[in-house]
Amino acid sequence: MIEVESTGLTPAGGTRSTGGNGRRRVRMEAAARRDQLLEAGVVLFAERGYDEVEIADIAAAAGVSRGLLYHYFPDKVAFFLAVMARQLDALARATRVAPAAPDSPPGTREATVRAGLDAYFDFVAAHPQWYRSIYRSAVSAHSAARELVERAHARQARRILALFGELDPDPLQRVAVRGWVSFLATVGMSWLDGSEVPREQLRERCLQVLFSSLGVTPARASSVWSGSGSSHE
Amino acid sequence: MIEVESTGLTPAGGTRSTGGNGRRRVRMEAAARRDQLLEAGVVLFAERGYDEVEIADIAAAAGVSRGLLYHYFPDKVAFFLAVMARQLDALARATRVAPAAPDSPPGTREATVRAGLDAYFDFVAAHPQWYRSIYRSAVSAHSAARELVERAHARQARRILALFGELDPDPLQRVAVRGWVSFLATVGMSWLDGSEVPREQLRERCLQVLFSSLGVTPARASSVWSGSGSSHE
DNA sequence: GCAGCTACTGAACGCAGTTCAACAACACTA
DNA sequence: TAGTGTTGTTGAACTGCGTTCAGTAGCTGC
Repeated sequence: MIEVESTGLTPAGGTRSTGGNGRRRVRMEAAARRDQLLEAGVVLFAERGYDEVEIADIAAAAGVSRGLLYHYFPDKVAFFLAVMARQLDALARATRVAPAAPDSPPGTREATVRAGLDAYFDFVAAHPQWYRSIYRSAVSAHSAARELVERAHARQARRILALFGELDPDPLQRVAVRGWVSFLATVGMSWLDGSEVPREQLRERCLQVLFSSLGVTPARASSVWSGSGSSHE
Repeated sequence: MIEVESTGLTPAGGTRSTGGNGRRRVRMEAAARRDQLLEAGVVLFAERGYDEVEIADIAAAAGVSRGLLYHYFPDKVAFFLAVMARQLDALARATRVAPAAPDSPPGTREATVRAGLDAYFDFVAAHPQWYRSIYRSAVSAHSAARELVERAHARQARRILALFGELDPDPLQRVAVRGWVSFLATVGMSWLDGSEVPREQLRERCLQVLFSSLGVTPARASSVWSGSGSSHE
């Protein structure tokens, strides 16, 4: 994964003006430059929000002219969406866990979700900047951006329902689990914002809440699960 | 081509251009005009998002010139925040229920929350446009707007914690209940988006999830639980 | 050293937010 | 009915930022 490091990718402290005024022109490989721009976007959008970040800021942060951004992205919205998509994708990839076999005992499924939650909080702790960028500024004024997050959350909800063998869940479960994904996102944000809740406690609470959303009691979960998923098993 | 004749609070369908070119100038009382502008903002921001709504659109919808907006609001962001604040306030006011006495039995508190949830879904069903405006476009690019929603949600979480006598809740509860508020918001949106989940079922599920967030088991939190039809078949 | 490719620049353009001096609707007085 | 003050209202001008594009320059291959 790409990090914000200093191997020539970060060009001094671009303060203002049009990138490199007078400085020698630096030519980078296209993919690397693209990554650098996206990385600058992550940082800036994490702290300031779409409208408050100017093209000039991004260009300055990368030490290039404003015009160059349009060599890599059609416009500002597209750039913003690329930043978000990249992060949502990274988050989704990081939290993906192998689903349990369809005939595995219920306990296995619980363990799987627990592992997924661990991976989730790992990601949050490891990339607070990225995570903030998704849920602070990323939820943006543009409908396309909202839909990006919405789709990612819907996918996450589907993954979880599938984990429990609910290929065709009832509407109530669908709505509740989708709500739980928002719950988790907000919990992650609060956790980052200085709450010193022990990580395992938080994970277990999230797990409990998920079970509630599914409409099952964790303690006796094993018996209830097989009851609702009759169509598939 | 503009034919906004109606002079009332609802100015026909203003199509485009700068409000009233050539038409007779309509002078309204300040408070009424302000309300009209805010109302136009509610509708427009509900469907299109901050950046996609232009000052000209708002002005056209109200049948006035662009300049007039600046007579009532310092700038576009301030106008947007006023629209949001108005709706968040309406939502908060609509869902406010009298808190139970501190020494009341647990069942009373549960009933209070149930009443609050009822009021909440009442609001969602009665003002879908407003509700969408808050959670679709309202979560906006501007940090001020985000903070507005964040503050409203934090207040809602505090209200709920206070309802359960948790004046000084542990950090885990605080984080989880704050997460639950996001859960509720998302559930409300999903519910609006064509899900035909029976309203009582949804309410009971939300209640269960809230208890999970608080870390209490509904079954032993009170005996009132089995009153409604959550336990079907 | 030359040529070709393309990453890169920066001046100029246009649109949308914003400003402001002038205008006009209404109320009040005579 | 005319005169006057208040202020809601206008629209043309201004400004800043996203966007364009013709030109520039760093790199590679010969």
